[in-house]
Amino acid sequence: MLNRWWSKLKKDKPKYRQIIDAAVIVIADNGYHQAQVSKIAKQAGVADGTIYLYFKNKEDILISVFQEKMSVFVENLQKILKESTQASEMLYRMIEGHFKVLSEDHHLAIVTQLELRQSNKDLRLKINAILKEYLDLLDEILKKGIQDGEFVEDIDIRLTRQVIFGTIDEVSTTWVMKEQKYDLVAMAPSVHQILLKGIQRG
Amino acid sequence: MLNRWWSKLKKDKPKYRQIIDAAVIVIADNGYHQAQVSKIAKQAGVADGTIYLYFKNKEDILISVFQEKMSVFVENLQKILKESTQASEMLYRMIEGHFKVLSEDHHLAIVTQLELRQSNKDLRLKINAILKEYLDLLDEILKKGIQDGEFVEDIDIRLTRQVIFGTIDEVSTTWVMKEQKYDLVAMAPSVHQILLKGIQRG
Amino acid sequence: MLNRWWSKLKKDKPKYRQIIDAAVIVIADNGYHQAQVSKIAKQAGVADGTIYLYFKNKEDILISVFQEKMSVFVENLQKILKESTQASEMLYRMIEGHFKVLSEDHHLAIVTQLELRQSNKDLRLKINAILKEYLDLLDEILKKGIQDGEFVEDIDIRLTRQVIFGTIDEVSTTWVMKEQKYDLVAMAPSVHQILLKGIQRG
Amino acid sequence: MLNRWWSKLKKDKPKYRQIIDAAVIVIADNGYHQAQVSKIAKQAGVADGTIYLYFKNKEDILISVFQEKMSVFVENLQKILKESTQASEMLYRMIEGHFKVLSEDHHLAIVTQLELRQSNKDLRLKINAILKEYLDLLDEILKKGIQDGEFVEDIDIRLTRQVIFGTIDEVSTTWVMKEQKYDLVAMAPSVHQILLKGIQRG
DNA sequence: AATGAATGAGTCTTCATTCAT
DNA sequence: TATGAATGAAGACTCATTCAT
Repeated sequence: MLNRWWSKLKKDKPKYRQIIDAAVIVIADNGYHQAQVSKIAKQAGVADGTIYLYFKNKEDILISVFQEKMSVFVENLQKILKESTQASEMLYRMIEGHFKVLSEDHHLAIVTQLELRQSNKDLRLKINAILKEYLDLLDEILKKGIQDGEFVEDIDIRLTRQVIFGTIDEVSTTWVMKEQKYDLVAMAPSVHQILLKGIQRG
Repeated sequence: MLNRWWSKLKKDKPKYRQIIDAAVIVIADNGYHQAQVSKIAKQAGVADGTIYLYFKNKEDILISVFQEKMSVFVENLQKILKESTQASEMLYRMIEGHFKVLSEDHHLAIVTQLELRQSNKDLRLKINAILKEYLDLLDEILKKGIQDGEFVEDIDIRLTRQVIFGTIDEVSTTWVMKEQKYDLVAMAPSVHQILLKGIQRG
Repeated sequence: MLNRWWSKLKKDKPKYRQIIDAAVIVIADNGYHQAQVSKIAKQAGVADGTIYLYFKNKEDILISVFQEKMSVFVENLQKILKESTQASEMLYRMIEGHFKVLSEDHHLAIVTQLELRQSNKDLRLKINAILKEYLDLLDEILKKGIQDGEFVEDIDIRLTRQVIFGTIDEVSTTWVMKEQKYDLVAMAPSVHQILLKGIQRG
Repeated sequence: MLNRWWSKLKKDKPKYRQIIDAAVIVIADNGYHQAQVSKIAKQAGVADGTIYLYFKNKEDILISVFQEKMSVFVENLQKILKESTQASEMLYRMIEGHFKVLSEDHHLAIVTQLELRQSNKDLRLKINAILKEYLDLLDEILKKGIQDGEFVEDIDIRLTRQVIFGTIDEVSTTWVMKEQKYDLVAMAPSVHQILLKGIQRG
């Protein structure tokens, strides 16, 4: 029986999410290096020791934060792939969706664009592994575009993926560093236009 | 008298550069968080205390590292602007030049693309300020392209700059994380082509 | 009514012994400092909290372990005193019996000779109090030996007891530290001979 | 040049001994498990961090304490072996010397007989390695006694060593646990007599 | 200018014990 | 009785910076 209305998985217990959410807020407010476990515990309303009933160590909290939040981007993109028919439209909705998620959660934006990058190489490698799922979906869009004749045939998928992701990431980071003072989502059409022109046929 | 054959500027004393170079090596070899002041001093062949005769504190070393090394990119780009006549050519040579500098100094590549990003927000803000000079030159290329009719008129310069820099940065970082196993400079034409198509006229 | 076929004494309930036995195994396998209450509970097949229904605290478990296991040595020695007629024979059988008990229960040997000694001064004082019963029986052997003219009159009983117990203990500990690789019981005759010569008449 | 009037060895710097001596006092007064590094530093009159300029970690302090103090016993015994001609006399002076050292330094007595035994198995193994030097000298006494015809030929040296050391150790520990209320050195003749009778000829 | 010994603030993690169910 | 999730106190160690020489 795989689907039960109750669960013993740590991830499904309320305190798991409570701690994840607290971590996002504490990191966003205090910065990565000032996000002590005790601060996260306090924000989550639990004792320090309770953290360790749900996470192996501090790094595990941070990876889980990224994992949980990244899944929002991934699920978003999966939905887009199902609902759209054209690769160019998928690309547009991916950019727009990405910007929307960040715009709607300022704490999350700070954490993913600025703070989590201060982690050490080990953690960043793990984060990259999580990111891969998202990039794989982007690859699918590109493949479909080529197959359907929307995009030029001779583009290097790996490189194009880097151009698109690099652009989205840089635009997002700049927006966060400018303290989110302008409308990020409003930039989606322009970003899409530049990127699309770079790869589309004719 | 701006040019004197001797100087009392700290920057011109041999130990200043000795320490900067030591810092790059130590950070590349050990990672940002394992680059202790004492390690840098040892690598530079000076006493720990001597560091503080040339730098205010550890952050000051790191900013100076970025400043000194970034100037290579800036000078490179300034030369390109002088030697080229067409914006699209300038863009190509900027990309190629950027990749070349990183390819020729593996230590520098690791430090700028991976390790220095682990610094805290304050340091990153200062790094961004230094970066501005480079981005300003990129803006000049874009303005010239529009003026000369090479690039479409309605592009948002700030946004386009982010697309271009984001792409260069992402491609560079991916190359470093793949342990520099392939030829980065060889990717310049493809990167240029995609970016150019996104902004050029007709 | 001292003997009832049922009992409300904690010591007589099955879980009491279950926990004691679990503690010996956990301490022997993991070492004193790695013998957490939760590990003992798991080994005993009860919940952590249940431990505290049978023992006041962790120290109480450890004292009880020693008490329960020490009683084997004491009962053994009491039997010997009843069955033997000569003090020198009693001494021999005491040494042999002591070695036998340790040889037959490797877990117990590790716990009493190595692990329990890592306890703090308070616990060791309590352990010494328990040990007293055993040492009192040894005193009786010595007194009888003097009375019967087997042992020299002018020996200091307290000191002699320390010599005998110190020897048995050191030989046992060395054997455990050498990972019980040789036959401890086989050493009884030699140990007895040396000790006996030190105190016997003529 | 092996002998210089000055030295760069850590062991010869005044703070090394300062910390060792502080550790003995703190452990004796507070017990092994309450001997925090910060307490030792305070007692030694140095900063916490200074400890780590002279010792690798806390365990290293404790091993060094034992090493430095054990050397008193060893040097003592080496002197005895040189000055004495008869094995039985050597044995007497060894026992007496051992008791004297403990009697003259109450802190040391508590630390070696009680507190240091609470260390974990790893540390105890290292302590045993240090102890070996002392036991090797004891072996030499026994060998000489057999060779000279003072001791019976058929004794097992390893076992006899355990009897002698076990006795000295137990007598010392009992004295410490009785809070050193009686004269330990005064017990040397009786201890010597019992042990000697156990191994001497005729 | 140069040295390098000394400083001391700051934090993650474990685990015995409790108590609501 | 029995459970086990939650608690929270406590401590070794690092490293940027100073300052007497």
